[in-house]
Amino acid sequence: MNISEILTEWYEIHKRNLPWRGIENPYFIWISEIILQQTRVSQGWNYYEKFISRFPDISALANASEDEVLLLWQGLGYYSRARNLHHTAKHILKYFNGIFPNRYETLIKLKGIGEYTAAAILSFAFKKPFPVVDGNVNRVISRFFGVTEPVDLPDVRKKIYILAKNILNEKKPDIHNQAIMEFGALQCVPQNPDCANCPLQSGCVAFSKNCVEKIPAKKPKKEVENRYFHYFFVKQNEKTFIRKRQESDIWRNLYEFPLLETEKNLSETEIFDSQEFKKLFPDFSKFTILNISQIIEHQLTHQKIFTRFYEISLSQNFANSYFFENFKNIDFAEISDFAVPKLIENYLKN
DNA sequence: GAATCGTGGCA
DNA sequence: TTGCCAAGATT
Repeated sequence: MNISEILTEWYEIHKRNLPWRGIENPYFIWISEIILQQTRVSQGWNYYEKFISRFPDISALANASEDEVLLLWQGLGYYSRARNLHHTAKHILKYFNGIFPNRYETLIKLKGIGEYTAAAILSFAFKKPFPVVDGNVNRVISRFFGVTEPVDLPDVRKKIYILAKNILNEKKPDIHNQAIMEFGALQCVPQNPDCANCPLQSGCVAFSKNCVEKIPAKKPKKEVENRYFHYFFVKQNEKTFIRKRQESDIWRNLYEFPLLETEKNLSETEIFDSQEFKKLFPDFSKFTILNISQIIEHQLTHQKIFTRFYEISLSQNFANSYFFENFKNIDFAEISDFAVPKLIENYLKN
């Protein structure tokens, strides 16, 4: 048996039963692939169910507002995926009459669809012979063929793509692709793989050279940057204030409370004394501190955010024009209608 | 082409 | 506690 046959045989025995498994509708395939980018199955599962339930077809998604799409995406992370998903749904409806493209050259131009996702849609939905190379495939191939260079280097990626293409079963690209990905996810796992019971053991270069744990190699990682946030949960009557993040930064197009960001981790006193604070709240007499939280640490891939939440109450006659021009004034109960970062969602729970 | 974009689970 | 990294794409 060749490697594809071994993987397929293994797959038929060990495959998980997943909501998108066996689906051929390219729209559903697309939704599942975007949700699962850099995301574990267990984390994406419920989001997939929510999405296809609320947006059963491409026009339902295209006709929704971006805010609603982001709200459904809230908590899943990498929010550009949701923005691109929505943008591309509108594009397909407008320019392709709602018909999902089935050519690589067309798919690859759509926002949010890269080489992997295009190949996944083409093979799963249209049975076309394109090899998928995701993190799982990367690991299986680099170990089996003994690729010791860092797999995140462009030249090494090309090399692995060619290897993936060479072993592809062109007659059953859908089964082959799902088999090799599932194999990476369940058998050829990153840490402590069970090589003693692996059907690819005899041909695996990494196993024969006893370097399975060293492959796939990765480039050294950049140090994470520390950031210091000070959020103001402002209460005035039964209302509060939020704004939409529109900068090219984390959490783009999500909502948040009035925010001061500082270079260092300033104390409460230092915040209250700062010019930036006085710009937000010029009249301290109309201002009551209800609660100040501990410093909450929120870890992102390249950043660690240290945040303190200030719960404050404004008297009725506080009417700073700056505030009302820059923030949306909403009822407390309305907060759940807006997509917010997990950091704020967690705070609001308590 | 390197840097950037979230969150959660696990060892 | 910390690091790893997961059905990657964009700029």
